[in-house]
Amino acid sequence: MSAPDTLRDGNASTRIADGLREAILRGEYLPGDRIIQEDLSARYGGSRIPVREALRQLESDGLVRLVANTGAWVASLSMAECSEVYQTRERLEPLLLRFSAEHLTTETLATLDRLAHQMEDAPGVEEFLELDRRFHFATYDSSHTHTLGPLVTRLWNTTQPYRRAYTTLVGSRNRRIFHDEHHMLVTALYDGDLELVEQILALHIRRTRLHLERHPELFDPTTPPQ
Amino acid sequence: MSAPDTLRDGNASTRIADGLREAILRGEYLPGDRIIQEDLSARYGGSRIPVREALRQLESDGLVRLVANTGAWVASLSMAECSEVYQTRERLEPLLLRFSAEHLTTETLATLDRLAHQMEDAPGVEEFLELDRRFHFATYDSSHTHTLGPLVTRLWNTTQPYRRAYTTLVGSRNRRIFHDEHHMLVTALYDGDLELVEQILALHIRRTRLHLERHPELFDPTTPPQ
DNA sequence: CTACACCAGATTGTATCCAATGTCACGAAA
DNA sequence: TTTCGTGACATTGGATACAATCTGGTGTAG
Repeated sequence: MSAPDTLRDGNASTRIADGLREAILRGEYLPGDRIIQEDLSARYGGSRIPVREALRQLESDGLVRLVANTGAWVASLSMAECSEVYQTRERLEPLLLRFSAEHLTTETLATLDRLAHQMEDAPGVEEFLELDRRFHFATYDSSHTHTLGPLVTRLWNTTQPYRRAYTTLVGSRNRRIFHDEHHMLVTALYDGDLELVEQILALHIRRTRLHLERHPELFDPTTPPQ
Repeated sequence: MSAPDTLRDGNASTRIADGLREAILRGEYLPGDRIIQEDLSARYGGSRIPVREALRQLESDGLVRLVANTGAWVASLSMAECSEVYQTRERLEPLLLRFSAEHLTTETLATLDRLAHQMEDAPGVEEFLELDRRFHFATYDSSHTHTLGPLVTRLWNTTQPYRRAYTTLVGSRNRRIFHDEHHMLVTALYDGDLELVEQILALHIRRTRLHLERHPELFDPTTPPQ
């Protein structure tokens, strides 16, 4: 999560893929934006070869859409697709959290409590999104999973632009219940009540989905071809 | 599923990725096998450039493991990882099936019934695996999903070698309950009892996982680094 | 006999060049 | 005015060539 941005892997493809992924998650590119290979070569240095490999990687990650002989675009979701991802998360993240909850230390629990309180004072959209992500991933960090963790990260990544748009749109209204759910989650984790933990998280994700579904204007209206 | 193998997309990367994926799923390559870029170039024609893009794609799909400046291997799972994927499937596939069940036609139901019976007479391991896959994906085909369907396909793909190994190992013993579960699923689909449908499928996947966990010798003993 | 340094061969990573394809603006005909 | 064809340009796809890196075996010192 907090890995350095500079050549952490030997090859340029990985570096470019990581860089572009972060840029998309930061909102520097928006869904539907065209991606020109040459531009990325210039931005990250090197030729187009590693850029193309990075684009393939991000395509499989669901962040980029490639059309043969035509080009690459930042992936965009219809409301139905975003809702689908949220329903997927609603089933998966409680499982991941269950794995993690078994190994949570009191230090981590204290961190979670601190993050949940910090969020309430988050001044802007970016801080709020960042703290929310850090909170949830901190709850997952103790799961010793090799596949489910990365999978959940993927689901978060593909929906990130829409969380940002929604958060920006509604401002800080109606966040009370959101924070309450976080506190409830921390309490349930303290108590070690795994059933309750799962239920709270599922409801938390579900409620967020229902709120998103009230704003169809945030999403790609077209049903993507194929 | 039954798409032609020949250049169905304009570019070579996709063709090679599809070809190699199918080869891995057929068991032509085994988990842990080294993959040499030059060999794939020769096999599928062309230079190493599209081969490399295909490998990146399959890496994100979880079928290939890449190490910088070193090489590529067919991905292998430890028992813990495989179990994790099965527990993920246990949560996701009932949801996908619920989406699909709403749109199932009587023709599809008849096909499902036929497939479930055909499986009982499957002569060999390959036929059994093929029919099992076709059965389950036929139940999912009517879901109008854009992300969950492909995700489930990925989970099936990464665990395919271990299903093959297990099926080969135990022969046709103990398959009765397996077939019974399929028939129960078809009946519940006929009745439109979505709750029951979800429960049967979850139990079906869960029982398979528990059986797999009785055979640690099938899996990669090493905990993969990082 | 073991441990370590080192070198040759094999393999991967990247740049440059060229071919193939798609896009878009322009102009002619209906 | 609208529609369709055409051509130049922009962009992507791929092959070859070369640089960088790793692996595995050999020889030497301890």
